[in-house]
Amino acid sequence: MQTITTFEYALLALIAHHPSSGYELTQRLKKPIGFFWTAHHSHIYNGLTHLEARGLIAREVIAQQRRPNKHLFTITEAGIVALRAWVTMPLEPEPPRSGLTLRAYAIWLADPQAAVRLFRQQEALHLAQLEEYERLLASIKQEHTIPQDINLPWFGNYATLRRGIGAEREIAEWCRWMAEQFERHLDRAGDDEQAAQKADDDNALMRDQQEQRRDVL
Amino acid sequence: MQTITTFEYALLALIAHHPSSGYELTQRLKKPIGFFWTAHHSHIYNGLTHLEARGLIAREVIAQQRRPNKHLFTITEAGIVALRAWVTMPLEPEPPRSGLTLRAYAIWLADPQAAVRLFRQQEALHLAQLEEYERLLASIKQEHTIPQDINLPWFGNYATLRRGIGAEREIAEWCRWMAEQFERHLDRAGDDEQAAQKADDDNALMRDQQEQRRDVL
DNA sequence: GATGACATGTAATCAGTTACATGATTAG
DNA sequence: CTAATCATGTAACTGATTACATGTCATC
Repeated sequence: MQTITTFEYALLALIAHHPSSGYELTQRLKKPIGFFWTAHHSHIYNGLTHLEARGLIAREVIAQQRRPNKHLFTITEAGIVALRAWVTMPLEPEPPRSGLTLRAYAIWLADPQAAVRLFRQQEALHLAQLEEYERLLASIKQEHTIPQDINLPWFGNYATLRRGIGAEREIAEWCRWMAEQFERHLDRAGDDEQAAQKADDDNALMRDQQEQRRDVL
Repeated sequence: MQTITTFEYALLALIAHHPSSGYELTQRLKKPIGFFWTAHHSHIYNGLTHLEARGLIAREVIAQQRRPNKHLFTITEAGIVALRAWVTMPLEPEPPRSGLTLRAYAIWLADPQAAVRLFRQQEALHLAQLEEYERLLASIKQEHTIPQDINLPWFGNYATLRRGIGAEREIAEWCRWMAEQFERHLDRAGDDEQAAQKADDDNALMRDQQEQRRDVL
């Protein structure tokens, strides 16, 4: 017995928001779901076929002149029941998979300058993403009176955006910290060459102690 | 030409820290790398075979009486060169995949009580993980004088732990916030039962919302 | 006598990406 | 005439999990 995958529930959730074709889902899977789940169109069409076979969505072929026919999918009663049951099912921890953190683990091998470049680049990337989320949050705050109402579909957008903002802010901050570690290293190497050694060692030590205290945070 | 996968670099990085057998790597992939990359033993043995074929690690079979033979892998010169080059290569953003955030997106369908249960459970899970990271951080702080030395392998442990702590704190906080949204909702429902006057208004509101919900479906 | 640690592998399957395949319409 | 958007699918492949397979020793 084939089970429904997490990705297929993602499709179901999107269709529950409002009926869509495979093509439209391909677009919609970029925002806002794309922030935490992505897929290629081929994967989407397969998922739709599977959900249809399980009776969780219904297909309606809409003839279009001037355009290829559109297959519009609507969630069925069985689909709503399945989605509602799934959405609060206990969730076991997911295996993490972060290439960036893996790099950090092996970064001691790297040229410090290259390390700074990597983490500053990543910081910029995540700050840009953060800004985009914040812009989107501002725009949904205009459309809806914010806080509650948990029972309305748009609450999902709000909740996921909050998550995205927190996560991006946190990772950008960590990237900045990483870059700074290597910049400090480069600073010290530069100072050594200019022969202000003793004083600098003292300063470095003081600085280190202060950061040590901050590290404990 | 077969390329080296991110996972295989993870193995390389572990072996660069110190030589290990496949069995040992299976254990080591739980801590600390397991916090951001996991693998099953079968996957590990395949990866090792591949890395060996590419000349990035070398195998030494150690005969053991009373135990099956152990295959100890050591990183080669070529392996160090490859790892060092990879570690600062520009990294394109990785497709996110978060089942929990997906649930949040569809949570408007759920029974509020079930939603609270889900997010409180997740909060507890992430707080427990946070505590574990903090304990580990405390223990590596005892072994090593903290801040610098970016060039020593243990810096990787420190950096990844910082990342883990930040990430877990952030997600636990978000789970708490989510749970509170639904608790607030339940509180209001509870008041309804005890106070007849407000109840009329709130029920009218609920009815409106339910009608709205059917429309969107 | 059962469970769990030690120890290494192969085979089957599943999830997801990339490549292949087709074809009309619209805007530059 | 070139590229982008609309529109849907299949096939091949890769990355990762699960199941199969084997066997010893130590501890409860």
